[in-house]
Amino acid sequence: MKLAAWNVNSLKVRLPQLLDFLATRQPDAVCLQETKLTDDNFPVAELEAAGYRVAFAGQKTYNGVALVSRSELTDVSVGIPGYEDEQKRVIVATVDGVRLVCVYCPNGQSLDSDKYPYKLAWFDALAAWLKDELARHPKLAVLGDYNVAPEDRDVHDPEAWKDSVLVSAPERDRFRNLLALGLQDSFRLFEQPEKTFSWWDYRMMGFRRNHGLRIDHILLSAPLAAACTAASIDRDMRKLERPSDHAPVVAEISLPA
DNA sequence: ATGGCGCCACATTGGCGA
Repeated sequence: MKLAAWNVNSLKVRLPQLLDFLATRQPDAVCLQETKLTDDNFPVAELEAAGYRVAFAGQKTYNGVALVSRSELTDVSVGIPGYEDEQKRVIVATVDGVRLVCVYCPNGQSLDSDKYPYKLAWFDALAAWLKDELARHPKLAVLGDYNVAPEDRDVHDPEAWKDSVLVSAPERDRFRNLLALGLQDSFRLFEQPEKTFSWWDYRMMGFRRNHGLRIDHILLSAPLAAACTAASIDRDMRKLERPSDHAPVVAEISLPA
């Protein structure tokens, strides 16, 4: 089972690239973030024509998440249960016996922004819910844009980024809280090239200079981590014309049929 | 010292992302 997560930064703009990604990489399921589409504008027909089923939760202008899967999506739900939030950041479904949680975690903007405490509280609500969800679904994956670079090796210039949003200690604590639930960072299950990132600033030739961060992750519960055979970041997608600022992250899992 | 790109919307500038 090949899983991917990709912050598309507008599905309207990136739909041709997504269709090409599905055709060439042949993932079984993809979790999308920042679709920036209301549900009435979601490209259902195009994705179904490509052989995929879809589940989505969008809003105007900002946020928006979706699941794209070859197999049927069952038990779909939107949002963190019991956590009131207008922002469409979570959608979850079961695919071939695997629970897929698609997340677009808040950015936080800056440490002195109102959005920063919202981010921390949001992560606390996510962790509390995932604890229950893991108990119900041992085979569980949490995929998406976490807006946290977990360690200094996930940052192109740790000194320059020190104590800023996306790397601050409270944010990294929240990420570690997710790991403490029994989830594992699939990327780190394998040896990886140094300075591998998943996001690069559009400005200042960020990609060419590899001025990036690794903030998109696929976390796996123990049974899935044990079955994980590969994990990578598809940085070729960042080389395309009109790219998203994020590259897809990928994990392959070998489950018994 | 600042902003630098890209996307969106009751648009021709500002909010937001990261």
